[in-house]
Amino acid sequence: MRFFESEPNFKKTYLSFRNQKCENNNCMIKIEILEKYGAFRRLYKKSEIIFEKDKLATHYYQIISGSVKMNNFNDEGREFIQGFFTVNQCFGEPPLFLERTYPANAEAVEEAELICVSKANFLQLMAENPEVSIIMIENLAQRLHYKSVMAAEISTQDSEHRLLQLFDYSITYFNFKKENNGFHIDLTRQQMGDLTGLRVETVIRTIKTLEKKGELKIINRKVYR
Amino acid sequence: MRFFESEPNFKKTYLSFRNQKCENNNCMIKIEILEKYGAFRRLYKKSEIIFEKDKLATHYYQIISGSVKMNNFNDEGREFIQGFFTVNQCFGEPPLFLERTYPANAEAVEEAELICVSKANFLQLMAENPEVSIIMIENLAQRLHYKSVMAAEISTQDSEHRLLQLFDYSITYFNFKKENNGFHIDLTRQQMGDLTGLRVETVIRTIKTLEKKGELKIINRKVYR
DNA sequence: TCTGGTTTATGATATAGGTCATAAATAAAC
DNA sequence: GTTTATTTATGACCTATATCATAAACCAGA
Repeated sequence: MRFFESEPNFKKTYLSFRNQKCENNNCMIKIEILEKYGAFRRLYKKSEIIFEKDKLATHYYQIISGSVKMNNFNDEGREFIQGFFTVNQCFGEPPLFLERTYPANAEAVEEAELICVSKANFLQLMAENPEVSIIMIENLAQRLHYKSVMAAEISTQDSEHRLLQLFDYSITYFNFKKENNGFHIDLTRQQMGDLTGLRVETVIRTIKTLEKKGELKIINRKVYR
Repeated sequence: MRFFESEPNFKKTYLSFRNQKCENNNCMIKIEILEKYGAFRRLYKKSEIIFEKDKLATHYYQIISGSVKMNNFNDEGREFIQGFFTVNQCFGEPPLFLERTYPANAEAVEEAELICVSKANFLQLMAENPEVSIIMIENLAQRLHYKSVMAAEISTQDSEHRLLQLFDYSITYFNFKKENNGFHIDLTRQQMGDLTGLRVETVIRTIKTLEKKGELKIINRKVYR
């Protein structure tokens, strides 16, 4: 699994990521606050399931270390990745607020430590800490924005657009590093496909076309934009 | 334009809709509060643009009467409908919280009266009225949930699934009325296509197949599920 | 009741992306 | 260093949906 963990100076990269995110007011909830409301930590192994689609939401989850993806599988077993989440981000809250079931599964991409708060405690936390609401609103707004942008692209049926949109959004959202050749899109071809609803082969062929058109660079199999 | 306005006892339907929504804690902001923060009303004609994609967000918008859709157009002029919004709902807030531009346009589906609050005033309102935050969170969570469900479907490339998912989600989200033959999906074939990223012809053919399979009924051109 | 516009409908054909098979290059595990 | 698994890659072929053309049914307004 690539994504973040293979990054050599991951910690350093991450810190600048957090700072940028904080400037954008997109932080998670402070650990100290969570601990006041009975938070507990749990370690998930790589590929371990955190929660499953169609189950009721029981906890609030925030990432201490590692990374997580939310995904769906259709009848033929084909995966669709709703999104990746990494250190300090939270995921899976909407059903907590809606008394609804999860629209997707959550799975550890690599070993991940999560801090969890029970639903009841979490709702109490929200009620008693108005400043947390603002953080939550910005967080949800951010994710809704991503979904809106991608929904319009995915619907178009045009593989080039889908991928370029994913890349451009990923650059800011996942904070990929700027290198000499441009931003390094640190996703496997398979992940690109699962995020856009395209097959691996189509991704491979499309990014080659995009390279010919000068929209991106492929150096040593790595994609730069 | 069909959607809501053609409904004979629209007002009555709407009221039950509101009540249900309120039980689900999915209300908008009270008019009285908005008026404390310099809200003004404005009438939009049918098809009039409320805001445009890629523009900065300047106001909070909430619907007094009528209905609104958010949409995108791709390079070939093909429309994708992000969603419909109707009385008492708000739309277009995410960019207000993110200092970001709109991911889509907003357009009046039918004549609509909106109540608007400037961005600065709105942020002040949010800061001074913590109870409004909860409403906003539930509202955003709801929309994020819809997008997650539809994203997974749209990505599958399977027209039958896409449409059934839209119908089932619409039944609860738009609160379509239950009649003798089932829930009446009060959308035109074109709207179904624009919401799922399919072409009209494909929608027409697919729902006929679904009828044969017993997944829905088509009576007098109307779709029931 | 006529008229123009929208919505629904159907057939013929094209094509983008999927599917399947196969393999080289690379990375991970032992 | 060797083995195994993953990732990238390419070709041949297929299929679902788009596209284009055409028209009937319906509705709204004059």
